[in-house]
Amino acid sequence: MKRKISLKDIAAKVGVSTALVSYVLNNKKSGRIRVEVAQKIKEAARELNYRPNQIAKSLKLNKTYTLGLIVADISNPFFSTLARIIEDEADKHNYTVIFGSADENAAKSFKLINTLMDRQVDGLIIAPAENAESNIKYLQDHEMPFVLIDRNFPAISTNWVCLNNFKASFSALQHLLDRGSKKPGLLTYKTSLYNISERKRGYEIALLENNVMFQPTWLKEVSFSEDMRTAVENALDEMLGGNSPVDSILFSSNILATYGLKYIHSRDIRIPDDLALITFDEMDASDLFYAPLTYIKQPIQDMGEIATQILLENIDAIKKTQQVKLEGDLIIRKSTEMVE
Amino acid sequence: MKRKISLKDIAAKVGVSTALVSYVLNNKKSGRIRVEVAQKIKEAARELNYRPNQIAKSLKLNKTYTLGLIVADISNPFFSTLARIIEDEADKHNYTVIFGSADENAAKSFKLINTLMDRQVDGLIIAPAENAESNIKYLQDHEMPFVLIDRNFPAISTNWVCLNNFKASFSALQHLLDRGSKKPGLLTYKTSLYNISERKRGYEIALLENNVMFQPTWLKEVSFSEDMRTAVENALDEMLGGNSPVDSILFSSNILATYGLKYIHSRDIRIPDDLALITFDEMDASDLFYAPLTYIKQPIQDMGEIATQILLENIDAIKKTQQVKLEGDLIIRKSTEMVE
DNA sequence: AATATTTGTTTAATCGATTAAACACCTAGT
DNA sequence: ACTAGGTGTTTAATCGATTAAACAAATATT
Repeated sequence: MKRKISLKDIAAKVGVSTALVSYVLNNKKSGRIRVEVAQKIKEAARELNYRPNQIAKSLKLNKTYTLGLIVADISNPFFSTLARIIEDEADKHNYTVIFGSADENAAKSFKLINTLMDRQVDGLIIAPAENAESNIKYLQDHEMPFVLIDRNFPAISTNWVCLNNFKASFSALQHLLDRGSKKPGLLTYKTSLYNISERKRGYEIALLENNVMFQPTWLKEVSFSEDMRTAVENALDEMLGGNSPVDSILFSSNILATYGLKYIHSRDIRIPDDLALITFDEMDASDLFYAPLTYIKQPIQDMGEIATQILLENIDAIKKTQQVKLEGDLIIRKSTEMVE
Repeated sequence: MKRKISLKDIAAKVGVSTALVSYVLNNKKSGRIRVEVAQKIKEAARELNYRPNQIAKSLKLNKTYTLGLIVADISNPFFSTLARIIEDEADKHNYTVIFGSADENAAKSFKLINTLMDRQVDGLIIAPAENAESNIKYLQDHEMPFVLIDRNFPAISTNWVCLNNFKASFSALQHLLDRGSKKPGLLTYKTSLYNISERKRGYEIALLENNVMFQPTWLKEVSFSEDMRTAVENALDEMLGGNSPVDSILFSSNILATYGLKYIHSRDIRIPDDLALITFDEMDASDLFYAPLTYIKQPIQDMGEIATQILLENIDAIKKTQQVKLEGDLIIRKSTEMVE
């Protein structure tokens, strides 16, 4: 790589010290610099096509204008959409984004946190993995500004921006029951992640409040580690088989829904006649499925923007922690149009 | 943010110079350092939980172990999948990735290139926008290592890793014709991007070689700037209307396919009976559409890995340019099972 | 015993910026 | 004429690392 133009080069060309060049190009000491010298310096900078070395600047100023983004998997549409929103919001404030995928793994997440902190990111936006409480503690110990997104830990006081998962899930269930489902199922993750457990709680409370006797086979949890596709298929087999098969399913994530829908499709189960469906998150497939899917729309734009804004506020000054719970929106479509 | 532990702190604690600490922690001068001192230094580093400041290291060594990734839109599944693959490959070599979305806009791309270069990235992986030749020139002038991905400029000699777009498109058309399509259409972008024009050429040559008289209404091009959804809908209306409506369509990208499919779905056109379909790129929807879609599978894993490897090779040493054309794979499914 | 070599460590320059403090030189006030 | 203040610029320290070169002390060589 070619050596880049530095302050020194400009200084040499004009015949002044680097200090003066720095002052001029940063508009400091504006009153005190001879106009013609300032002119010359600016001209030289333009001619040489000077671009400040941000690494040097970062070192001196102890500020990198870089945000770290840690999600489960950047190739998951939910997270890549979020990444795009965060990128745009960060760019508005002249920040760039470094990202990493932690694969729902707290150890990998910790490694990423360290990698990003070693690079002196000014702050972090994190969709934390299960059991990542110690990571959070670590960040707090180091007074590193950060915001949790999508998931939070209720026992730890941090900044976070999350969906009202309980309510979203509750509303979805209420809708299913209102539409005549007698045996609604929930396919979700086996995890202690709070957002996911809130989705489960929404399901359970909705059944309770509607006096529906819950059957264990209606609720299936698949874990992150195993072969997800097979796990989903087995779970669905159990939900749909036995002596009390479900007549509707709420999928707890876009990933689960994708695997689930493919399997349901292959098994020739009719939607919504044999089975009503609701998914968390919109997917391209939501529109393309023969029965357009009822889904819980997450306010992902707000989520990304607010998280970034909170983070930037916390970078600029110490703020009291902010916790934002956003409401989802149930978009009702064909997959829950049951005929009794 | 808390002040971080530096070499100085360790040096002070052990009572030696920072130079010695650096030598020990980097295993330099291994023969010459007293074992017990080395021991003490390592211990102190561990106790203090020392983590080297990568910014300082980068400045000194003129190397950041950072790659820049510029794509059209990180929220596009094609690019986010690519991003994930590149992330993993980069991580294997201890690099991290900064990304930016250029929205198919050469000016924005140029701005991003500069932002990333100011941050001293060691190299760039770029899916270039239309008319970005000057950007490429700029990179070459600055001897910045880079690899183009997904798209390239035939007139410029650069590293690139791309699909054999011509062949992929040609094969898709051949398949449609073999299956009895008499009036195959192509929905593509209005752009000079080489990869896209190659897809068009594949279409045209396939028709030619099969002695099919081409009708102008069969080929529609929508531009990036306008409202894509409406543009696609209008294009499809024209392709499917008039006095020579198409009986099959090849979609030139996942984005076009997504809009297109939604519209086709809404218009109740039966696939494959009324219309056969092939898409570039697999989508979740490919499986979930009532007629699973025949699609051109891009070797995206290879694409990401190879691009990253070429880039890393070029960062480590000056290499001669490498140009890799990968073959697509036509995955044949229900959407092209026409009955005559 | 005098010199050469090895061993173990420190000094100091450097990367490319920023910025407080120092320093000449000029002008104005008394 | 002498001092105080203002103007315009440079000097030098600093951020946190790396590393060539210097150096002192111990050991080996003749």
